Amino acid sequence: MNSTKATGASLTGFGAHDHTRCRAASLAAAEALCAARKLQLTPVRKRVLEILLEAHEALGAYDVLARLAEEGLGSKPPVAYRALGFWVAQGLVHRIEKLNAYVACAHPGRAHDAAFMICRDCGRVAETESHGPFGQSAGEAGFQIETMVIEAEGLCPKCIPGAGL
Amino acid sequence: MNSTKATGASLTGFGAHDHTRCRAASLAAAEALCAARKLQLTPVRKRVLEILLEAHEALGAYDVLARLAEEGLGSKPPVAYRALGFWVAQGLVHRIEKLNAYVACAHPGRAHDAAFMICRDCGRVAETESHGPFGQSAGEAGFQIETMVIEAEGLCPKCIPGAGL
DNA sequence: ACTCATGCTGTTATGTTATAACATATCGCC
DNA sequence: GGCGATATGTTATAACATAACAGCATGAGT
Ligand SMILES: [Zn+2]
Ligand SMILES: [Zn+2]
Ligand SMILES: [Zn+2]
Ligand SMILES: [Zn+2]
Repeated sequence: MNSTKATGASLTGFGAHDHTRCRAASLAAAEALCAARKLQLTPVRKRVLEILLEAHEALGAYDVLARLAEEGLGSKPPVAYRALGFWVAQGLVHRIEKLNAYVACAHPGRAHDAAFMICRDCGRVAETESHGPFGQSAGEAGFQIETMVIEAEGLCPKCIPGAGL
Repeated sequence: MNSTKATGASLTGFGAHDHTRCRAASLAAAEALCAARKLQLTPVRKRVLEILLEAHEALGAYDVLARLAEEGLGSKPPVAYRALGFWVAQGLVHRIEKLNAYVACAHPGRAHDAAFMICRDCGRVAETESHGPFGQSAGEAGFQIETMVIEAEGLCPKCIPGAGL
């Protein structure tokens, strides 16, 4: 179901923007982060992040793995899952639960809870910041939130019938 | 990973409550809803809803299937997935993306976007109402929301270290 | 009564996503 | 050179999900 298609899709909101610049920025953020936390920016890890940045859309673990394999960097699932897990733990990659897919963070550097808008038609994913969806209810219930999943599915501006196609 | 354990867990918030009554209420809501929409409340469908209500926690599709199989109501994955899909479509069961699991709705009858708090320690799941996590950002982006996934993972009151165990 | 459409269930087979467990490699350090 | 720590390579399997088709019941129309 997941295959290699769109590459020109935008992430931050659904508007167009400068891929090259945002890829470079993310990679720089990754290097800074690894240096600061004394983590190893290994070839596999670096390449996995690049793959997500190049794709600029959500990719399944096996999609990422296929690209690694093409380049001789690993061909077995754990290789991809480990690298993805590493970046998710560092906050530079987010997992989209609804798609079982992974996407490079659109706001690297800043700490944040991410929220996503997923177009069910074209599959593009936009990351925004969350607005604390639980209000007081979590506090009232005595629940201590650690991580959040916030995903909206619907139609992006380009895919709304009658929109400027 | 999903197995047959806790049965006494609460759903609406993390406090205790009357199972028997809430099960009966849900089942009644299901009957009313099927009648109103002219849908068939078949044995498999009814039993699947009952299984979720009895468990009173999130169950994986294969957990549900196992219970159906014990009772001779179907032993192949599609049987469970179809019935679960039916209830999800009707809004009486919610899918928890983070757990790949299904849970009976805690507020049957009312139309709502559900939000969940998932305890990473004991696995209990509490359903609350959402507080519109996207604020204006979706509108600003021109995104038309159809469905939402809102899930918080963390520690429930009973599992917070130093809580009244 | 017959036939047809519809909707649900049964079943086979397969596809997709994810992890456990263990082996090997690498590097800094003592 | 031995050792712990970290990362990768590999095997095998677990866990989750659906496509596709066959069969059966029900109910409407004729
Ligand atoms: Zn982000
Ligand atoms: Zn779209
Ligand atoms: Zn609900
Ligand atoms: Zn708990």
